[in-house]
Amino acid sequence: MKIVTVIPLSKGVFKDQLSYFTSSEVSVGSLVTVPIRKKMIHALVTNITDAQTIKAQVKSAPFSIKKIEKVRSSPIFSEDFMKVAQKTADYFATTPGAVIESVIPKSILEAYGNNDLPKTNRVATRKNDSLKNEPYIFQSNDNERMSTYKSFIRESFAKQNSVFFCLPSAQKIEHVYNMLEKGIASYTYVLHSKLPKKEIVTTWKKVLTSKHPVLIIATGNFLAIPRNDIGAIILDFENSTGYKMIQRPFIDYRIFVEKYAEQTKIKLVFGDVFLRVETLEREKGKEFIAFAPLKFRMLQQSRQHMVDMEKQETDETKKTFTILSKDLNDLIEYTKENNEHLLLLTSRRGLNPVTLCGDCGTLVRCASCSAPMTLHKKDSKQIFICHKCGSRKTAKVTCENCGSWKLVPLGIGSQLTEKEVVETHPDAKVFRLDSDNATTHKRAATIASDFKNTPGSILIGTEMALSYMPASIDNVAVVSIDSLFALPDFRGNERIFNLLLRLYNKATKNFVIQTRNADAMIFEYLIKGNLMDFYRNEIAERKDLDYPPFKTFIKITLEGKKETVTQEMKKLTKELSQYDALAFPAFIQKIKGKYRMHMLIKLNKQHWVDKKLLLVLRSLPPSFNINVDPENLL
DNA sequence: TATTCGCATGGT
DNA sequence: CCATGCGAATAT
Repeated sequence: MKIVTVIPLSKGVFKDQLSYFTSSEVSVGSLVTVPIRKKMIHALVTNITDAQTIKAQVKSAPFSIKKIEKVRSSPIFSEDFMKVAQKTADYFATTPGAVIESVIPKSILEAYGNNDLPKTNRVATRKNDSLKNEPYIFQSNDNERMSTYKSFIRESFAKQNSVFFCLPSAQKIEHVYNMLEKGIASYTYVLHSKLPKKEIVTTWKKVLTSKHPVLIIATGNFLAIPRNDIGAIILDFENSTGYKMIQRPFIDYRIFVEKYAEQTKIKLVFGDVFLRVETLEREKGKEFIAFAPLKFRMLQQSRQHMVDMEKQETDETKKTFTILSKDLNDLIEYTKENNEHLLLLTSRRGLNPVTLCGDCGTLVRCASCSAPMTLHKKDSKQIFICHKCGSRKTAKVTCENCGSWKLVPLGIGSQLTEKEVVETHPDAKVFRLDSDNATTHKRAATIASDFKNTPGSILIGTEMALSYMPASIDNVAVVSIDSLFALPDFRGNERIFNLLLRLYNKATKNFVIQTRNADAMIFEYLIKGNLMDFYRNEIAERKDLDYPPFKTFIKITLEGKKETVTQEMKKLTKELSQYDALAFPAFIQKIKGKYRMHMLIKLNKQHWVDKKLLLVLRSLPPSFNINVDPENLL
């Protein structure tokens, strides 16, 4: 009889370790099925002890140990892998089970459970001491990076090493596959969660059984693949927000791969046109080596032009609100006449992002979460939609504060832009792509390809549309981006800059930005292709304000009744008094009738992971959300 | 997280 | 007496 410690691989389980007994043959790393309450769940074996040796402990335990239902597979994961899962779990103050679940899809676990997949040799991760952990960064344009990767992959193959190419989204995978597969297609495998389950399992099987080294192009969700000859991980589009989970367990795949590469002593390459300022700063601290000289100057391939909308309005129309400047109208005409393409970006969907009372200035807010409501056009009627919680209300409302009917819609959304373009250019072929009309992946792809296949057409899209766009478009214009400046987000500047950079890189002929913030340095850096000065400026500001990467942020969120939340947060602040912990109400305080508060803990980078703090965080009830390295503090 | 427990309430 | 509901506790 053996006592077996397991990690539950189920979202609904909050304990990180549970004990069971069994008399069947098991080994560490095996997948088993265990009963928990009245359910059967998957679990991973982490420890095995003979029942005799801990008989006393078993007897005195406050619970009775249950029996393992079934041992479902021989070991899947290596010891190194389990260590990485534990280290990542510590970093994100979560459980190793949650980490493992994030790096392997459910369908694969099931398949292992049914013995549909080949057994792996558990000492299989490479233990080649001649390799050393070498984290690299690579900053250059897309074409140059991809061609460099291509030769790097060939070299790896020559050394009998496989390569894991990690990307932030399924759409990116298609694109990268097309650029890399030439000549190595038979050794290249693509894995992402948009593929049918069956295909995922067969591809996984093919990857594991290939005699030749392989190139795996996949999202982070597949990083656990136990191919024993992986010699390098390339993680590209490093500045993408897609690598950080926006839900529990808030894991960042970039951190996982760093720890993975370090533990298994393989090469790691972080690449992008413009890496995160955090990453660039770490290169200065010698945490990374430049894979090739970092490129901080972007070549201008299109004519670029900035329009100061405030000037436009005073010069031309005297206070009438302008959506499309003269330059932009000209560009639309030019696009039509020359049968080119034009992408118009707006930062918001709907007609107008905010509406305020013309008499007293009060915003029209959502009744259930108090976020500003956006005016939309739905079936020729206007309605307010809350972008935070999705609730709707009729547009026929008066001001909540003073009862006035004089409500003034403000700002520019995608629907408004569409309306304006159609009205001023009745003969233009106009498409719109935002999450209102492209509710599914397929629908979005259809709109994008219609745009691509219609010469002289114009596409109005939000940020979401960008990932469906081809690598280059003749003309690109930013209709409105100013609302993004209003968010009090410590990564806000970087986000806007990267968004503009991506747009700019797509434009081959003309690039136009309309803004009411014409003085913002960010535009100058962009137009000049000057990444270095943006970086310097941004990093100086981060240092000044004690922001990442100089500090590690831990954001703890609690929502519920206002009194209890305030009280609990106060208690926690006291408990964490030796740390720099500050509780504050959330930017949008009420969500679905619940009051929300955050606490921010700022730690010197070298102080995380702090064992004592980790213990406190892990002891918090699950109603507390813990987010290490949060994307924002909203 | 999801389920279950335990207590309070209320109707019969 | 049981049925119901809700918040708190807890999983081996």
